[in-house]
Amino acid sequence: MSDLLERLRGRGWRMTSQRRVVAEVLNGDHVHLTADEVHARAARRLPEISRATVYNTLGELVSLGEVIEVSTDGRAKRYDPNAHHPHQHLVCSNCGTIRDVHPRGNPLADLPAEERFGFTVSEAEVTYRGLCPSCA
Amino acid sequence: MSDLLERLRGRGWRMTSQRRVVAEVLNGDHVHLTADEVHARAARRLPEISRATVYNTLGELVSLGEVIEVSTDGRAKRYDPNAHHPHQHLVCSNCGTIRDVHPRGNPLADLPAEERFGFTVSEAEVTYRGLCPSCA
DNA sequence: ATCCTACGATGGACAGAATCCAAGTCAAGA
DNA sequence: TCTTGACTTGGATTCTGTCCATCGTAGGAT
Ligand SMILES: [Mn+2]
Ligand SMILES: [Mn+2]
Ligand SMILES: [Zn+2]
Ligand SMILES: [Zn+2]
Repeated sequence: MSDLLERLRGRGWRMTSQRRVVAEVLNGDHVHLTADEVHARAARRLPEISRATVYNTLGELVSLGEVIEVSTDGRAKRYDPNAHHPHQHLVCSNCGTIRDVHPRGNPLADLPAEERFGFTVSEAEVTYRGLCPSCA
Repeated sequence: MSDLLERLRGRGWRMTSQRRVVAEVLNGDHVHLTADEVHARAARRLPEISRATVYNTLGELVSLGEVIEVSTDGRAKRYDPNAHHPHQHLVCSNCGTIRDVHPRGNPLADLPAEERFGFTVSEAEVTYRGLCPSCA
């Protein structure tokens, strides 16, 4: 995720150890951490980092379009660094595991004009639910 | 929604004025109220009803499959009495208005087997977002 | 290398949503 | 009418997230 750090620098971000650590924590595939999980992992490398800073940094990353906010349950939002490849989510109803999935076709196309009620529809977010192999 | 009251009686529910009022508030089309909104409306008819009872009753209705929990934003969950006709939701990104919509086809069918990672997928929840006519 | 300062970090207070709990109440069967 | 366990209540508690005054520092200016 050093591309991310480069891009952020290019956007005029002041590079601090806190921001660097948050960006490092959000690295990998199928990463969907809550703010508190990000904070816990960041604190392993930088013990004094505050929750407020983690929330601030995550909020900025979302504004910049580098991270996506995902709320699959009614609980804490999750932060998803896979922001540049559109995808949907498959969630285990039992243990909460989340996987990125790529349904076929464009979900938007399935909503007929007469079901749009005059809205300008721009996005469709799909959450598939079921039991993961370990929970089945 | 007196069918609902009948069904609940049939399920062995003790019928209290609080439960009756909550069920009455959840009556109509495109109803997607938060627990606090339900409480406020219930309290107009039954001033001393408590928030705890509203939460309890809504939780029971959800367990019984009579009401669906919807969380379209990261805020309060909304409670949807339209539980017996499968549908999806169209949400205004600006004002939050919610409409029931019926996309064509079965959303589940768009997820190929090789994108299911061994999950037993049972449900697909779609949230369409855009601007409503008043906000556009 | 040092100085400046605006931007960022901090922790604690605060707010919103939801759950928990001990004590009191009452629906409905006996 | 009596009895009892299910239901209700208000307040405390938890969880998630935001706000704010103050302090610290990244990085440009000198
Ligand atoms: Mn994802
Ligand atoms: Mn609905
Ligand atoms: Zn699972
Ligand atoms: Zn609107």
